Amino acid sequence: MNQKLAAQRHELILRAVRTHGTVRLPDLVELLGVSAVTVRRDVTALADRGLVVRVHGGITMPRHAEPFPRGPQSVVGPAQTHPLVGMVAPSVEYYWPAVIQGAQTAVAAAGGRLVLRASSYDAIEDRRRVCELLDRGVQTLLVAPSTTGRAGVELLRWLGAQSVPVVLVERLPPPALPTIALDAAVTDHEIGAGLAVRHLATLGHSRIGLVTSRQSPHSDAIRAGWTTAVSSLELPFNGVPALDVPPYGSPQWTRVVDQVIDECLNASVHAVLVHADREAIGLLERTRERGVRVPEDLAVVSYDDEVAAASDPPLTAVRPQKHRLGALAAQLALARLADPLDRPVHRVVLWPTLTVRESCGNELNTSRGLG
Amino acid sequence: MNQKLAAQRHELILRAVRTHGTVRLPDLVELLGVSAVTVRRDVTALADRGLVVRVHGGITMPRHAEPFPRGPQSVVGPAQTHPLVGMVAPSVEYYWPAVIQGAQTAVAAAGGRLVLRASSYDAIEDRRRVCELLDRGVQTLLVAPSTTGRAGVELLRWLGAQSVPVVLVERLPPPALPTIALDAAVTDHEIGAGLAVRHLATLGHSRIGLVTSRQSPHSDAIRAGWTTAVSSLELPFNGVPALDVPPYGSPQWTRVVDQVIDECLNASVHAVLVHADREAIGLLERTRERGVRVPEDLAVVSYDDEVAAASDPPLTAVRPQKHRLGALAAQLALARLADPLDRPVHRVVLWPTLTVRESCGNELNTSRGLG
DNA sequence: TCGGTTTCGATCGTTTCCGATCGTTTCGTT
DNA sequence: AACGAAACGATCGGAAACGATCGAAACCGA
Repeated sequence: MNQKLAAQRHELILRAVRTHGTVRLPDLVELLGVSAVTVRRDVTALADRGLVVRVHGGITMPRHAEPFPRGPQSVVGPAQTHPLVGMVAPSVEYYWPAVIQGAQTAVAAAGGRLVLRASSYDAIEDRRRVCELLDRGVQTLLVAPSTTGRAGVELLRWLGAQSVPVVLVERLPPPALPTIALDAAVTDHEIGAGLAVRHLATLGHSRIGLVTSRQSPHSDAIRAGWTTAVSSLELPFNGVPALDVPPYGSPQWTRVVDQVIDECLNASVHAVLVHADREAIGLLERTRERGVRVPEDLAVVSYDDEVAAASDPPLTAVRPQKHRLGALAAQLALARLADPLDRPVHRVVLWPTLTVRESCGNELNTSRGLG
Repeated sequence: MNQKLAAQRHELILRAVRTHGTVRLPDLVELLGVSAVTVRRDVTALADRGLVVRVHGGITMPRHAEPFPRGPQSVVGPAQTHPLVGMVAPSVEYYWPAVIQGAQTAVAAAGGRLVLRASSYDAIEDRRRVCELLDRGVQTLLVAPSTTGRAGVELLRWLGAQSVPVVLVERLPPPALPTIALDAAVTDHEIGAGLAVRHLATLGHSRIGLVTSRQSPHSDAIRAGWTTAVSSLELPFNGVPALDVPPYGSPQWTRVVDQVIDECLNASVHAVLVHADREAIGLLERTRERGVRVPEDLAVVSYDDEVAAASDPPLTAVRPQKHRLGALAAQLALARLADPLDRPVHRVVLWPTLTVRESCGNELNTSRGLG
């Protein structure tokens, strides 16, 4: 163990500086068991990345500076004085609050005001809400409309013909309307599902199941991401359950979740990706009742990370960057408002991140104890 | 122990890295009982699939995200007073000057400085230029690398392993590396080609030809966009020329452009989309010499809009938003610099716009990004 | 049995990392 | 202000690791 990798040393240095605030260089020499010049090199490397700050004789934590001037905002023209931004979200109970907050902060930072209308995954109602906002005098719109079926296509066509700029949030025009010129900010849920699959594969699982929540607009993307990740990792499909379940709390719920657990156990599947925190937590409840241990018997990754941290055990979860997405959508709308003509269509895709907690039995925390 | 399949070795490697967090390569050699080069091969395979991360001398667990939120306040990087941004463009003669200017203005607006290195559509040279910039001390990089072939994949892998943030410009990771976590800003050239086809169709053309410039990295996308637009508009393919021509000025040029004109006239094709202004202008020259009238006998849309306005007659052209794209890429890089850890991967897609001039013979007004 | 393909290992030149040394700068004490 | 000690940066050389190429062995279908 005398010999350590550069990455290990960096990790240890970061940990030391995090716990102690400041670290003297000779202490690091002793801690790492390498020469002083090597420590200096490591420290300069970390300082170049901005992870620590060099001072004479040691290092300290980086001061949390203000974000970069003007942030990731686009090149915009003259600032609108007090833009009124409308937003139509399909729900305000799940997933969307963070998106709305993100939009809210971005609009407020621009000196504007956000007006929200809640809809309910229905194209007709979406359109009604948009009309209300237009009557209210909004200058631009963030919309997460229903895009399925004939009504969805019709709604998108109508949105694209509005005179105020419209930005789609977590929605893209369907293949039937590939060229409708609307800005959009979306999360790549396929990549997100792939992150989960890869994480489980790294932990040694080869048979990785999937549970998606019926009637969620993201289910298809998550299933697609799961499929491509499993096949690109050359993991087996046959016998691995990939179920579409009714939402948590519905009458058939207990029966279906029991079926999920049974199928996993029967097929030697010890890892599942579960779409939507609620369903994952429901699955955890049922495993507790039935004596199935998580993560020993079944590793679980949740998708959404709304309340995954508070479950028992805390769920490792894929986290769409909802707040950022909302902010980004608002910035797109404001930028379009400032430059409605020349500005080309922007389509921004954000990748989710993976937050590792305890529901997969990750030994990463314990393994570095004796550094 | 002596004889193992590759899959078994991979399994053992994953288990080792899982239990220890990091593994040195010689340890794996001893553990697996195979040669070092084989271990290296296995490790690169696993790293390509995103299951482990390669570091010099060994491997570590992939860090999808920070397991522990770091501090109550949003952690950001150092306050870069005067960020130094490097850029590698494959050419400074065509298309790229506008991109570079866009990046330049964005970096300057943030109080930083842009350092440019020109390369030449070659992965080896791209890498050398990047090294030069790193030696120069740049804190972040905008790169438009060559992504084709083995060398291209290798280059992308290397770019993804750099410690400074890298933003891809007009390039996306190839399908072989779908999960490499690099920000990117690209133009949707498929949409651009579709814009041209749709414009010509609106003007009454049903048989719409295509001329692409050989050895351009965008040719494939333009051809794909032309194909999908033609087929989704249910226009005919058969007999319609879709040629890949050598660049303007090459020895065969006159022969080939004559062939293009002949094929169009013979097949009753009175509209073509021509990739790259130079080739379109060359086509116009030849039509003048041969007495073919533009737009009466042949409507021409050019792709790129570098010098299309100055041709005779002025060319209707698809215009990638090069200046904006460069600015956007620079903003992505600066934002990543300010927040290197928590910020998710951003992929931004810009649509080109269509600038209507006289080479298609219509009297519509200039079309805009949004209708 | 044959030919093609895949997989693994040996070798070699190159790159990268690490430590020793030395001269210079910075800090703290008198 | 002067001094010494500590820290720092630069340079060099050895050792380890890396990538590329070639060749041998195993595998597989015909």
